[in-house]
Amino acid sequence: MFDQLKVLKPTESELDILKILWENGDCTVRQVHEIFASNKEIGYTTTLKLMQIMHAKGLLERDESSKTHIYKALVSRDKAEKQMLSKIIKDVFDGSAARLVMQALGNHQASDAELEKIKQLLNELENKK
Amino acid sequence: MFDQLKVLKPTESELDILKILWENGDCTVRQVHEIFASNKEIGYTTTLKLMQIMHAKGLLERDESSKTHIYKALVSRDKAEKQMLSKIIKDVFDGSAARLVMQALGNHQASDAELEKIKQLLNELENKK
DNA sequence: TTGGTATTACGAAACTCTTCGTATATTTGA
DNA sequence: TCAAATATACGAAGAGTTTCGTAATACCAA
Repeated sequence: MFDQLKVLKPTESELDILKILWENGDCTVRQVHEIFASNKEIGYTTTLKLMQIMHAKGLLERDESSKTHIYKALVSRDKAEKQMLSKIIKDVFDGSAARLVMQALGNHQASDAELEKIKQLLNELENKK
Repeated sequence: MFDQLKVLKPTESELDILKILWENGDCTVRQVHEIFASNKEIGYTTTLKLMQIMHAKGLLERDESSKTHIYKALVSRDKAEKQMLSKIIKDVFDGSAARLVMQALGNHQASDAELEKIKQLLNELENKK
């Protein structure tokens, strides 16, 4: 209790970097930058600075045992997704997850297989009650 | 074509004000401020400035025919919700609405009635295909 | 060894968001 | 009428984000 990190609110750039780390595992600044720079015009020191700030904020940890530091996300993708979703549910959808779900289903494509998985999940939820 | 407003990205304060206008209809700055200030310590001129900036950005329009201007949201709640959801689906959930839905259902409470509505919606979606 | 390359650290500029003080104009009521 | 209250406009400060230049340091190869 009381030991939880403040709720995550990564900026857009920070989320970009987190996603790279989630997908690729621990990385050097150079590695993150190569991936980052393949989608976006950006300087190396910009990537470095972003990651240093994220480290200072406690979003990333780093292994400094060699000169070239290795960075690691300190928050899991799943946890980050949950928190960002909670925030939008609270801020935009009056706290109603169901309202968000219906808005999402009503306006965004989902494959039959995905819809089937969702139905399955709904059944499990009902059985639990 | 090409006549669409840029995608909405209201700041937190702007979203607060939009919600007040969506729920209460067109308002003066004073009216918005009273509601705003009941939840938050904030000065009148701050509310005014926010609304002026939103007007400049094209988020709000205003009737200036009398000295006390009347502000109106230029975007519907439904459209704003869709756009914000699209953004988070794209940025956080790899573009998969289904992944967002499952994360939301898996971790946030929804009542039986709501779950039932969602199932109904799913059935409608399947029939449409 | 030493000069080039890669890395981190630092700081500052530009931009946005939020906040509010002050100035100015309008309305109102005593 | 005219002072008080109310409204808008304007500008600026402070915080956070993004950007990058420059400096200092470490590494490596010829």
